[in-house]
Amino acid sequence: MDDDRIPPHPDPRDVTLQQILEALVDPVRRSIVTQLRAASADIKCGSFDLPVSKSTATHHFRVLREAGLIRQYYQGTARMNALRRDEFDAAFPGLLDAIVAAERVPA
Amino acid sequence: MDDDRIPPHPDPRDVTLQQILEALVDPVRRSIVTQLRAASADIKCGSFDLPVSKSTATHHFRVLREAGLIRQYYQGTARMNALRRDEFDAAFPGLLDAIVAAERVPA
DNA sequence: CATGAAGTACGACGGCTGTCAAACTTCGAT
DNA sequence: ATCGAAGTTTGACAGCCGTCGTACTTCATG
Repeated sequence: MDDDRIPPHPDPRDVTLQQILEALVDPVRRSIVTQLRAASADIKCGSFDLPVSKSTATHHFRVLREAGLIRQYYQGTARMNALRRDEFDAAFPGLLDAIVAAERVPA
Repeated sequence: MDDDRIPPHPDPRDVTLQQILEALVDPVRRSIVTQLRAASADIKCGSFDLPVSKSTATHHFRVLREAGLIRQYYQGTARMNALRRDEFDAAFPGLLDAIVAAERVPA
């Protein structure tokens, strides 16, 4: 079941607010979260619409994983990404909703 | 009424989420907001409990002011700070509450 | 097995930002 | 009028972080 190609995922309850804000302050990472929230299924790394190189994207996925925001797993050669919605909401009620809701285009 | 010693305050509705997250990602600035929320009255710059020099504190107050989070005004020589709670909540519902609530000491 | 696809790891580099000290300004009180 | 208290401004510096290219790894498939 465990795929040793993927480093361990932290429990969102062990993540600090500092770590979460540092993760979400980057627009590229917020875009990843937003795309995941809008999608009906998990998304593989290569299928995101991102304005950065592959290696930079890898970096962003790691930051989000270590902040307890996404879960990663392999499916063939594709690395899939899932938003850890419920677990995260339980640890930080309302935070994700408030941020995503605020991601509006300013008038 | 206007005190030209204080630069203009933006309308929170004109502030971007990016700007707000950049403001709140700094622990010193979050501490300022937390102290303001816990207080029953406005607080002058010099009365905050902050681990930085006076000039650095000035910098942090400006960032918070420009992010629409605090209002500053003079009272004698003291520069007072007020949390713009209602205005900010109207522009970004739930955001401040969720962040302050998450500022718990991890078990 | 050889080849290609999908990502990761590793430096390296540039810019931003938090920090401070020092000099300055403004106001109130003596 | 002077002096001190309260902050600001400016300039400098250090460290961090996002970025990229290149090399590497792992797997699936012909």
